[in-house]
Amino acid sequence: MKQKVTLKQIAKELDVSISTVSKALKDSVEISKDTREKVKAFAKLYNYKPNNIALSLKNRKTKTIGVIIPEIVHHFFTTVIGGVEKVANAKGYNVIICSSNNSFDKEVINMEMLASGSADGFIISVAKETQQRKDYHHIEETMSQGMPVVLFDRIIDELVCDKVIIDDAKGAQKAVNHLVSKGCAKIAILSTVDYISVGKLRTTGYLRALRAHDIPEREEFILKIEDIEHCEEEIAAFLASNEFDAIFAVNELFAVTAAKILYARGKSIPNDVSLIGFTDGILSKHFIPSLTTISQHGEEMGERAAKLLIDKLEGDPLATEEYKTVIIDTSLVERQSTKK
Amino acid sequence: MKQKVTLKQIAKELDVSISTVSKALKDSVEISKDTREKVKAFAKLYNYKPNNIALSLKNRKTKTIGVIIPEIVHHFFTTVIGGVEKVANAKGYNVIICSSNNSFDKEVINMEMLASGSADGFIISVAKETQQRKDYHHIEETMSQGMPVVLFDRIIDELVCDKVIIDDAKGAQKAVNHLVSKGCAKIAILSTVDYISVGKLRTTGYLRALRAHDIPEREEFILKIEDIEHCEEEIAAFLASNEFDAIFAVNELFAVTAAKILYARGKSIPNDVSLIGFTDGILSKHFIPSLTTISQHGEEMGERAAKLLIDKLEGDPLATEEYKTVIIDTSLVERQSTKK
DNA sequence: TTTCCACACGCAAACGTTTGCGTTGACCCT
DNA sequence: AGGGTCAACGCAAACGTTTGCGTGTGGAAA
Repeated sequence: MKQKVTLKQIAKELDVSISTVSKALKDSVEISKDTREKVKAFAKLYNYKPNNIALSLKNRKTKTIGVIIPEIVHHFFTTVIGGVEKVANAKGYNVIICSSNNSFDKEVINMEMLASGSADGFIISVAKETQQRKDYHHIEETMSQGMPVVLFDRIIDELVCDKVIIDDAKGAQKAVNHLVSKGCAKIAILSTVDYISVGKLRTTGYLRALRAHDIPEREEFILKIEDIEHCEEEIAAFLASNEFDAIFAVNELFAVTAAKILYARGKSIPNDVSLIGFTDGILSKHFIPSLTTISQHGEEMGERAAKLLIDKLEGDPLATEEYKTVIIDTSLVERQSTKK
Repeated sequence: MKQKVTLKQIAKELDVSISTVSKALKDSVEISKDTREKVKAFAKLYNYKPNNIALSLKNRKTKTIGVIIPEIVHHFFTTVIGGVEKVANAKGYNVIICSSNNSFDKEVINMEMLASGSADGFIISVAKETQQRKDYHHIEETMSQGMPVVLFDRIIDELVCDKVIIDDAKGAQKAVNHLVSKGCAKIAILSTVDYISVGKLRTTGYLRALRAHDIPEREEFILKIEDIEHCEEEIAAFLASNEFDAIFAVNELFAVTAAKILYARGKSIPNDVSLIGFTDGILSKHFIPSLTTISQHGEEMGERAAKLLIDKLEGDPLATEEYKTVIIDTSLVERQSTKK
């Protein structure tokens, strides 16, 4: 078990000083060509790699980006991470991913952990609990210590920082417009409770689209689901309560759950009921029928977020005291679950 | 922008030495009660948090586990990560996740990066390319430097280290047995090319089950798919070439793709053809009909892997020179895609 | 008054780097 | 021979911790 070789060991072995070794490896003109080559050969032989920890300590930066997401087992978030990694790696940054599991406490712990030396900046989508409690002290504290933060997807309006979002309302509007253009009029929405920002916004877009087409909005056509784990019962009861010719679901799970219930009642999609989802994930693509959906372009979100963060990280700290909110365009992916 | 406060600053402010501050915060009896309380109050006020980087450098350990997986956008791997995080966090470890994107080079880079100071040990499922090239020098090197490695799922037999796997062959056998018990005899397998270890093993299990039931194995009933991205054409041609009464797919994607093709040809699942998959993911659960499948218990794999690694990390380095291979039991999750 | 012992604290080294500056020694010029 | 120059290298500080050991002060016992 050969331990990692350090500058000190090389220096001792070659009978020179540590600084000579360090300079030789950096091709400093201060060191003679002879020595430089000798040192380099030796370093190669022993597979010398500078110790990142020591470098971080010295440089006061880690060259790593901390990403905190509510759930790791979630297709949308992982695509975002993919985007973050892509640009981060290209710029020489590493990416550390932590999941908060939608727990406020774990979000705080992870954040403090990463903030105390492990990351230079953060890309975050906040936990459900955090949105509920409206307690953002951990994020504010991190920012006040000079570490940039970029929020995405589930953002917090009150926080002054860079943000990457989609126009949820507009996306929802697109979805409903599409349904209307296919002749649907009795359009239901399967949404979440209002404290989830995206659920609220998508409901807003739904209502806006209805108004734009002079379709009366009806309270009974709106379902706000609290307990996502047990959404099936809620959706079943809701769908039994009224006749709909179209359903707009704010996520994949609600969409396929609705589909299941409709099938069980002998309905056909899209002939009897059109169905449209939000988030273009695995389910939408492979479901039968494949689901028309609003794509959030997760990877692009990740890329933009990483770019924003790195700009802040590398920019002149004084000149960059302005914050941007990037809005990624959603797009309608038309598939088989809506009428032609 | 108040910068992070260090021991030095507290010391200066309180006009004591750095060591006094450090000891006071650790409740050392060396320091008078007065001073201890003063220091602690000050530290709380300024929200002092020890710098992890400095600690890592001093202690020569980082208390973080590096996880390297082939794809981040993959349900099975993320469930494994969930398990790893669960036990790692419970034991005070952090988890850094990097994806190799199935690229050998990126796997090496990530590994070297994490090995040079960022992680104490590794949990890895190797990239497809790595399995092809059979080049494991990066892993061997890391181990020879004294950093423990735990391999899971896509493991490497030649490497001497801890491993967590499922009995792929046995799992496949379970699947085929189930099909046979439901009266199926013309059973096809949708597998991957042989250099993917799990594909090969599952094929082995398939053959073993057939033999055990005296069902002749037929070359034409086996499809080995090379290009996963474009599996649809291959599967379509394969399914047209013969009549099957059951299909065993080694992953979810192959299963739902087959289902799609069968539907398009007017076949019913499970009445005309029974379908069984591998990996109990989102798709299997929400597909219509929901898919009978072999669950790999990803979360448990992650938990076991993390436990093995932490044992090595914290154990007496001499006494732990033995390596275990943990085999997680697979289980059959019976749903609607196979006959009752 | 001297001696001794706690108590309370500071010094300094160590972890592995980087880098400005000081220090050698050889050689050349006058 | 003395002074100067320059190439080649080492010293030391710094990043933020921890910790063994040394040290100074005070009071009490003899």
